[in-house]
Amino acid sequence: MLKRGYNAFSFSDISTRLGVKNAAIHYHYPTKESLGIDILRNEQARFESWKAFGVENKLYHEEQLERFFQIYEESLNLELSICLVGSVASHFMTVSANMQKDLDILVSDMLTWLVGLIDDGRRKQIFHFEGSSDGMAHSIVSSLAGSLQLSRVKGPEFFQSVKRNIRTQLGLKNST
Amino acid sequence: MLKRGYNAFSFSDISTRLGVKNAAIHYHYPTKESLGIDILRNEQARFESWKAFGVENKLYHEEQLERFFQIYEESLNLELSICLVGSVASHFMTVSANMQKDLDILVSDMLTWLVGLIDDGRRKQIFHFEGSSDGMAHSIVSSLAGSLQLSRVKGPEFFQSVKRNIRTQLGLKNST
DNA sequence: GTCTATACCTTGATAGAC
DNA sequence: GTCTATCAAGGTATAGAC
Repeated sequence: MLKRGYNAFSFSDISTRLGVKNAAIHYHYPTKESLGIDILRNEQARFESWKAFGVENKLYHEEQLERFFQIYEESLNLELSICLVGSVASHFMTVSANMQKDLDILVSDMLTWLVGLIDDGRRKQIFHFEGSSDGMAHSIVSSLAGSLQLSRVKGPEFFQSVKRNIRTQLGLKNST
Repeated sequence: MLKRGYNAFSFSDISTRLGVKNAAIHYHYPTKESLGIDILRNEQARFESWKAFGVENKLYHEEQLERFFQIYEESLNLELSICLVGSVASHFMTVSANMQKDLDILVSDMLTWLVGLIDDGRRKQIFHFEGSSDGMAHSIVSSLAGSLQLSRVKGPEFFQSVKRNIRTQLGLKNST
């Protein structure tokens, strides 16, 4: 799904890699949509525990930001090119209403979290920047998702270059 | 192609809208790949004349930047959700080597242009920011492409929010 | 839970009439 | 240049045996 996109990936992609037959997948997921929705909800659940980890360990703002970078960097290292959100969002209008709804929930959740981190960090004088916290958070998410895709074309160094720029624009050092 | 992605769009999508039959398309484009490549080269040519216009009219740096925003804003208004580059880049590894090459040319061309604008604008004290011009330019392109996709999920105001943030981070007023 | 077998559809592509 | 007709391949999905 990450590699080919929701529309273009097939049951065979899964069944052949698992060494089973096509029908075996249908036992677990009656329709393709049900599979797509489950993947989205799974990602949503992963993000919830990801957030919980940060709270439990009382991580600093900068650590949280670096962890957020890592979410995207994992995709980059897996050579999957893009995050799940970007994969579905890029062809949003072609997926079912149910998938749109679940993607909306996931995206909103991530945005809310990041806006909170950025805004709180600024009030605590950890981040320094002009403009609105909303705009900055939206820009960060967009540039991470976008650079992941462009890194497929221009190489992984492209992503690193964007990451450094984000740190700089937040008034952080780049030694991290 | 913009709406469904290269892998998922079909000859029927085109022929039905044109009111012709499938075979008619094959007369002009023997293979799907030849069609994809032509679309990429067409976009490349459009960008060349787009650049030429700016040179001929000796546009200011800020005007050039706003025109660059407009490239993406057009896609947003057409409700196509994403730019051509992002559409193909998001599933880069599934397209043919020839398409990868042409996309690389297009992306590199756009990046070179924007890096030049940003760097020159900073030396002339029109843009003000910390960090490298490369990183800033890469971030701008990434955030525009990414926000276009996320705007499908969160609405067009999301893109505007990112646009304002870019202006702010370049030390520009947002009255433009 | 997985298999075989199958139904039905869409896809990219080709041949030949007009 | 477009049409009809047709093709092989691959897609989602289902039924029933094991």
